[in-house]
Amino acid sequence: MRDAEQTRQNILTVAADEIHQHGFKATSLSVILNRCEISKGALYHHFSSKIELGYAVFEEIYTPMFLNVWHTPLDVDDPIEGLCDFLTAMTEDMSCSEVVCGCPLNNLCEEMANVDEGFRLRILSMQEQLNQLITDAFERVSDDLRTDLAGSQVGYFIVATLNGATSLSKSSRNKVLFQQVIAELCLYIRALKK
Amino acid sequence: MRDAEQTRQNILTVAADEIHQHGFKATSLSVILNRCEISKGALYHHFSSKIELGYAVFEEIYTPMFLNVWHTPLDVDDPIEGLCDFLTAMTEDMSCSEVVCGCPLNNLCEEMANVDEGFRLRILSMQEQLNQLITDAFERVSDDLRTDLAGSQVGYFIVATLNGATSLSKSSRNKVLFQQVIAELCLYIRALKK
DNA sequence: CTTGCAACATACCGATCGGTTGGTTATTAT
DNA sequence: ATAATAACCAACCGATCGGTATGTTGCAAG
Repeated sequence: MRDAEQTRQNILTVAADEIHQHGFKATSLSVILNRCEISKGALYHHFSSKIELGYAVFEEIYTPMFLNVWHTPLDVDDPIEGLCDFLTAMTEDMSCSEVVCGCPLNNLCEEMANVDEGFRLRILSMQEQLNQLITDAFERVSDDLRTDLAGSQVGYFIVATLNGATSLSKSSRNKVLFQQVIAELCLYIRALKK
Repeated sequence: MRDAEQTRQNILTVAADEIHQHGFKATSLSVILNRCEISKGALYHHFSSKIELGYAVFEEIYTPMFLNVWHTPLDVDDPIEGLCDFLTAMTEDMSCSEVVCGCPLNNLCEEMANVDEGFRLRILSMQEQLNQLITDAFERVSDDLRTDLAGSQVGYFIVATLNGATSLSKSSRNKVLFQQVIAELCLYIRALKK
């Protein structure tokens, strides 16, 4: 037909961008409709409600994006250096929209985790997967690491600090504070080695 | 008259609670009016707009609360231990509303910093003051600390991690992840000593 | 060629939002 | 006592929200 799948993907992409920019609640369906140049009937043909659209964005856009982004620096011989290089590169490559809008996962966590159970569980699962990626990578090279480390605790610590760093860049509207926190985080990560 | 100041304070207190629970945008003026048992005219007699009410809540409720909370653990002989004790106590004393609703400052930062300049500057100022409190306290005992530390970088790192930790507790709906991150943060903080 | 259904479009709905208007009540100064 | 004004109330406003009911279009199978 008129390529229903293309329409659906277009909605998801635009919705992902709007949610990233304005949060879920403040995202207006009518704005999505305008940007996609479709009618409300079209949107509700593909998604049964706003929140179902939100779930689809999370699962089909954000989740694969995140897993892909984090796999790359951790799937190397030295995940410690891989992670530090990755984080440092982030401070340099960070686009304006990332400085201002923050991390989609963290944003949704702040906004929706305490309001909607469906979002909360999806976010929690994503955070656990992220933590697993880190702990698995560190476990692989555990011979090079200190023996007093508490596995998953370290992983969550890194994730938490990174989230807090993006938060700081939002209020300062520049990368400086973000860079400082990441620099300190890299010091911490490298100190995990023996 | 009918104690205008009392009315004003009542509005501020209720608004602070609503904003903490639901965020600024999702906070409904009509809910505040119902809880305060006043009319819309009364509210608009004291505050010219919703956002001005928000600013007032930030300045008159959140700011003094924060400064007070952070001064206590840092104004002691050993701010390193004071801070660690404070953070550890947080993990134990944390009320349900704090687990679920997070930190008011961090919440507003996530929600409003990239949307409203007035909020952004107030939040940034608060974060800078917080960082200053920490760096001043650490500076006082710099003889006991490592010599390779980058002053404000450490302060922002601590603030960022704490914010990230509250974020994790939101999605997990319990204290465990929060406690893990704080435990690791305390390890980091104590390692600042010589 | 037609029938059927997926893929859309249009118009409308009730609810709620922040904000305004015009008036009333209470307190204070003269 | 009265005038002035601060403090407050009730009713209403336009705009926007997510969602729905009904109609139209296009493609594919029979």
